[in-house]
Amino acid sequence: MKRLFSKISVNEREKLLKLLETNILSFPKNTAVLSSAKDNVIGIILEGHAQIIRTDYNGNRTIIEELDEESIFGTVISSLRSDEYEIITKENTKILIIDYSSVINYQNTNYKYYNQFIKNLLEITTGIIEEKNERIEILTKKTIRDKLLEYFNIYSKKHGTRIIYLPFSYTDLADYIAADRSAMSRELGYLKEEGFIESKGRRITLLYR
Amino acid sequence: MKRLFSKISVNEREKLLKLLETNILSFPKNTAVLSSAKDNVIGIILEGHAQIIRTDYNGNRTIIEELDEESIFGTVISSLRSDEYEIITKENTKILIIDYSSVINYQNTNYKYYNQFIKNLLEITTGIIEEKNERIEILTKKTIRDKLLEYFNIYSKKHGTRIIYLPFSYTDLADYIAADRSAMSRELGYLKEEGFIESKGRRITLLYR
DNA sequence: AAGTTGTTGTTGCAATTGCAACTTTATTAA
DNA sequence: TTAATAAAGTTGCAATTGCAACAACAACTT
Repeated sequence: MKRLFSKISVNEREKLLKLLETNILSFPKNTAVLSSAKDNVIGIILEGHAQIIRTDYNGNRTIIEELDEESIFGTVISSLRSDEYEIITKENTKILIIDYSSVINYQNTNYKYYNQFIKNLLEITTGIIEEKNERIEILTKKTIRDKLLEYFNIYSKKHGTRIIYLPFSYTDLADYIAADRSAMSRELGYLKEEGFIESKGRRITLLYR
Repeated sequence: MKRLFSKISVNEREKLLKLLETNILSFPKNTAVLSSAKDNVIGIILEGHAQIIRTDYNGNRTIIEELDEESIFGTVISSLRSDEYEIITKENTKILIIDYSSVINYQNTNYKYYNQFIKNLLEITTGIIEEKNERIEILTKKTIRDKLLEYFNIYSKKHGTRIIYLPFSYTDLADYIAADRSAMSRELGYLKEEGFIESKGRRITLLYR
């Protein structure tokens, strides 16, 4: 992930943050963050560790994302719909909040670091679009099998290998492709039976084509 | 949709395009554009009209997007996977192609219009992320009914009304939510039967809650 | 006006999937 | 090491969905 402050010195960064509407907030362990910040913001973890958690109407909680130091999150990026998503600190955590509209409305383009910052943001957003496109490509497949194969193909193309190391649990994979976990598990079984894949733990080997 | 050249004069725009790797290409009616441009590009329709067309493995062709004057498209934005997607002109069409890496790698941040251009791009990309998030929200629902209701809710919230005018055909809506058209049609029937919605042509009225 | 093409509605049927419930295996914490 | 918790595998069953095929209707073309 491209960094928000790439090519910006610590010194310039200080100045930059003074130009924008920002807040540095500290939260103790296991606290909900941003619960009331409904407006467009960019958040960056400065110190500590947090998680984006989704609670569905059944009360099931899933970890959507791990936020470590320098991780970026916020409404600009993921439309954290206030009612279902929460950001919970897992330790004492210091967070920098930047108001997005103050970023976009700031008009003086003379500061090099401000321009660089916008550029960094642009790189981050195009990267995110790419990720979202991939997920949409998968989600629009009509069967679990096709979703899985699309996931494998994207991974394989990206990493240039036919051995896949799942970056998360099967439970999370099921969430990612929007399928029932047990149904996905069954489908993975069929794929193995039919010789399309082999797997051991989170390592999956593609055998087809 | 925010414009790529907002707050940039025609004059500055000329200068800007000289800084970047750009091409202005003219295509006759019914021609495939960009078929070989696999690299990251931003395309803008200067004059004319084109469509993004997807052809699936069964040979079914769907219109993914209409591109009118000032429409923006390109790999940066939609990962047009080379084999399935084509851009076809519907009349004589003039297109501006900008190499994305030349945009991002250009280092001199003294030109106001260059900085403004980056800012415009940023606004466009954050808007696109929002759209993609909406679609993902819909696609991750497990039943057609839930997908439809999510679509309605997003539309309703965005437009502040409980009357929906579908911006495209039911066939396209089925594509958008990744459901079989006939199954969607059936589900819409049930929703009417059960009094959740009313509809006439492409006008749908929400009656619930 | 007749033909062509595209959209929408409908339905039977088979395949896929979600759900629930339970077991087994990993992983983490005490 | 054991207990506790989370992840993964399994299976029967019912509900949902995709598919195919066709009819009705609308829009466009010549």
